[in-house]
Amino acid sequence: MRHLQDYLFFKTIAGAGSIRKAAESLTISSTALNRRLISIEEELGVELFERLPKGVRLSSAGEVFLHHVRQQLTDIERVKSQISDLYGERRGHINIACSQALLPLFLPEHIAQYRALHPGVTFTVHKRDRLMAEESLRDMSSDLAIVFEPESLADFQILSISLQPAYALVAMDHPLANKALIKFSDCLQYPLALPTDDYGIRRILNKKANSLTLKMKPVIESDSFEFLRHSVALGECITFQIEIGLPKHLETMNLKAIPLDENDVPAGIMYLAQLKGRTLPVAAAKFSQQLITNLAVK
Amino acid sequence: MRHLQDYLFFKTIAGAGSIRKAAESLTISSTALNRRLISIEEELGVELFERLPKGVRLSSAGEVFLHHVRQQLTDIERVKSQISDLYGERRGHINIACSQALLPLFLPEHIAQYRALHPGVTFTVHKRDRLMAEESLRDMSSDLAIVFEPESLADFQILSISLQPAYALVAMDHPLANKALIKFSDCLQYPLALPTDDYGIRRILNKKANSLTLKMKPVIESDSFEFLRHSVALGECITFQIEIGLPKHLETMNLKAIPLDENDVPAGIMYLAQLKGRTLPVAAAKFSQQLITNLAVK
DNA sequence: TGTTGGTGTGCAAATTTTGCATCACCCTAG
DNA sequence: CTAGGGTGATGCAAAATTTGCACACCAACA
Repeated sequence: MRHLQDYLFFKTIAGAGSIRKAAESLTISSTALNRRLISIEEELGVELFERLPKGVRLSSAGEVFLHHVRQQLTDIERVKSQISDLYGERRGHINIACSQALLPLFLPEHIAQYRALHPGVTFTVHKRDRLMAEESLRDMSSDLAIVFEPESLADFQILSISLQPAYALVAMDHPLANKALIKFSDCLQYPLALPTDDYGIRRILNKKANSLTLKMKPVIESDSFEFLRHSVALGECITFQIEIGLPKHLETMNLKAIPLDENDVPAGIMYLAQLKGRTLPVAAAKFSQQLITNLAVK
Repeated sequence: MRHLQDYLFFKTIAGAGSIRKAAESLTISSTALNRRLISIEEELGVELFERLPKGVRLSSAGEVFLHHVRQQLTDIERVKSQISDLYGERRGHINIACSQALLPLFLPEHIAQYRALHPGVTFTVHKRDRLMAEESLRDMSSDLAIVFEPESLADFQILSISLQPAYALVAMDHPLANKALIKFSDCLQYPLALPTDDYGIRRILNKKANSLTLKMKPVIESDSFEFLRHSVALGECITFQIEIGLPKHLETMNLKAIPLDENDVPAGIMYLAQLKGRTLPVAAAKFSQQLITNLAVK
């Protein structure tokens, strides 16, 4: 089907910002690519790109068309997966954008569970922060997003939500290690190892600190929870994580997780969402079903 | 639509039920068409049609694909209209499915009003009964449906509703002609000229008659309101119509319209609707806006 | 002012699409 | 049982389209 190739070509040009570069990555000559672009433009009766000395840039018409193209390219995949679903085999590919907290335990487990039933389905998982997750749904590079405390819900169609209480993470021999429940203020006398502002858990802590008219001065700050955990395990620092993001076998890592009093620091909300108005491929729809039921029983 | 030719070809084959017939109406040789079909099937890895001795029939995979194709073919039109809208010109084509009652006055007026503002927009209006209107939204042959008392609302996304009281239509010299308001029972002593069961107004009257455990025996029955009106004008028959369907200049046709008491025969509901979940072309969206505001002030 | 990195175009070669003739098949009518 | 009129599939040569090279052209920049 010729037009799908045209769509792919167009999308590549838009991404590369130059016909020649796009041609190279498509292993086609730039002149052939150029002419196909022109023929698309002729058909639409509009210039899709502004021709600049340094390349091409999408015109406003091009942006409208790009949106259509992205939708088509994902739609045809959905149709294929619907068709193969008719014949019993569940095939397909699922793209997921998610917060860091899902990576260590939650997603690997659920993907393994799903793949046990449907080995024909493959996955791509992207870590996307609270802002980019929505964007990746919008440009169709992801089918599902699982985000803790997202920046906005504008283009989300929410499939499920889950409350996520915050935990403090300390070394096993830390003075707080034996408590069953702690308050945020208990932690302030110890050095803090905090995730950066990109993370939802940090936002929640910031909010709490603000309400106490107090500014947190972390001794360590990082966008890697792995790094934070190791730092905590070796010293008297405290870090924080949401429930779903706690790794297994904390003891062997010399760590202890202590829940924060929910009356003190309220639980955050984790959303499972898709793009508003879109029909998901069969595989993605079924997988989201599995997630929803598993999140519900919790 | 040079680039979506494959889709058009496929759709035509599906409609014709035979490759050769489709080829003829596409003015292409059957063998070329056959091969293009095969190449689509190869690309999808599925047989889209069952080959029968007397032609071809859609397989279940083919039906899924057909739905996709129809959506594509209308989607690309929407994209084109969005693009030309960017450049100020409002172009495009609007397909409307509507009940008979809209044809004499309502739609012509509103289309004229819209075209005065946007001469680049063209219209196709199909009379569709209460069942077919929904179907024509579903298969994308219509963008908007305006239906009085539809059979079902399953795939409708309702944009606006309007209450439509029933009127009795009689000759100017009819005994009832001078009344300002009448009851259904007043009409029963006169011969009735009724529309067929396909029409919503007939359903409403049937319901009323049922509640009186009475069976109407029309002396004239027709699916043409024009015919019914002329029959009424010439004799002592009575027919019925909803408010919006009353033609102008009743007097010159020797007719008088008398409202039925709404406590006796309740008003029916007219719906303006689009297909659930679909994004309308710009022109259709704007036109529906106009209808909505005009229906609201009424 | 020359160089660099980009798009657009003429033309011949390569590739793809097309249509004719023909096959194999199935159903129905005689 | 055969003949005839449908159907889709296929081999092959002609037609049409797409491709890539060479080169023109243009704007920015050193």
